[in-house]
Amino acid sequence: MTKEEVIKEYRLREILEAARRVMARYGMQGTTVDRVAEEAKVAKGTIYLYFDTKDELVNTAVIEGLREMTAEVLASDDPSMPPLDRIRKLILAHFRMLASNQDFLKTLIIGNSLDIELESQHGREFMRVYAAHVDFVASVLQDAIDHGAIRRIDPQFAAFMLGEMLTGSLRRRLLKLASSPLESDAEAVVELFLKGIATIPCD
Amino acid sequence: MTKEEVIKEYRLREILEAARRVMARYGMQGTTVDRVAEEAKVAKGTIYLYFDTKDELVNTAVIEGLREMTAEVLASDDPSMPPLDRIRKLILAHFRMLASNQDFLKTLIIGNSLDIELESQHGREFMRVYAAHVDFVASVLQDAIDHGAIRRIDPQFAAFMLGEMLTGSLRRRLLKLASSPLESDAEAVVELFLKGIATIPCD
DNA sequence: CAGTCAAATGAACGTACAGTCAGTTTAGCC
DNA sequence: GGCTAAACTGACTGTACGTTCATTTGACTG
Repeated sequence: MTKEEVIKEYRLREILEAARRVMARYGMQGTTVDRVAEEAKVAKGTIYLYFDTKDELVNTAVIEGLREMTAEVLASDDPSMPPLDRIRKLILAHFRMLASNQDFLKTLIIGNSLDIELESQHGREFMRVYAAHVDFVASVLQDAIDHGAIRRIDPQFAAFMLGEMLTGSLRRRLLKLASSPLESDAEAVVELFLKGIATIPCD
Repeated sequence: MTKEEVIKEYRLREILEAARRVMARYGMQGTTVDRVAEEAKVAKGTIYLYFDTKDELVNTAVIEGLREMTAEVLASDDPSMPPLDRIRKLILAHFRMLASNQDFLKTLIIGNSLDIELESQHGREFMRVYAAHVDFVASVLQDAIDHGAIRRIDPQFAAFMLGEMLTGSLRRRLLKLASSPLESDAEAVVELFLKGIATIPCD
């Protein structure tokens, strides 16, 4: 990589991070190119040297953010652990990730959210990253099924629902329907996901 | 109610329904006052006889929609049923409601969503309706706990998570991560919510 | 039918903001 | 230092859209 490419890469990151900060602060509606430029300490025109349209800027920022977050969770996985412990650890890793990206996720999870058209280039890219993560979680569940650690459930379905519970936990905080720190939900989600609400304890 | 009031009420409904149709078709971003006026077959100015701002129009349309949907579910409840059957029926009622409001909910659940500021008048109103519904579901769960039909779990937490699984089911369809009809998820959610993924069946 | 008035209309206005581009700065090179 | 090209700037442009208001419509009254 040449020196220029390094600088270009650096600028790109700066702008994308600025965009995410602006989204977190002003919401999707309030995210203007002017604000991103100000936040990134570059002129408006500079942004258009790196992105063709505002849409491309915003969507790229979101997709990159998603990519980084899923990578973080993936990195914490340890396939050699006993299946149930591995699932528990996976859930905790998700919670850590959610907690440290609250501000950014707020824009995606409540209120003014994304405007990606599913059938567009960006929409497909977004779904690729998202689906890959669900697939990964599903594979962990499949592994647990193969080991007889959990019952035979559709792993894709369960993985998706787990994801909904996780983002749901964050949403509940952000909507002020719960006030204790996010982390304290982790065990409750583990319990609910593993055992449901049924009476008889199933260990 | 006088004749004029009836007409006013009718116009109001027309405009709000038009607004929801436009939201469903064009998304939040693409919902303009011009489009709503065209859809409602009134002049742009007429809208401003009923609403002070576009924000009020949109937020009122959303809140009314939410109110109608939650009322629908509430109406289907039968407190005299055995607790577990009651919960199952409640979940199925939610699925029916979700299925018949897919187009409108799409705008709230994926992509271009709501822009209600939580600390505003509309935000509080929205949260009131939403929280009331969660409270209702929680009360059904509390009832089941009192009857010893399910284990002692925080009913508010469980009610919220159930809601997340339900909207999650719809989201999964809308994101094309599942293709079978929405209704077929109903049983899977009942199962997962009641029993979790644990190995030992708990009936 | 003329007169009254609230309801409705849609052309016009103002503004916010995405996108452009002529001019300026910076960096590399001889 | 002078030359060149690329990077950067920010004032400017065009437009989409929320909001206003002078005018028109039509229902009702006497």
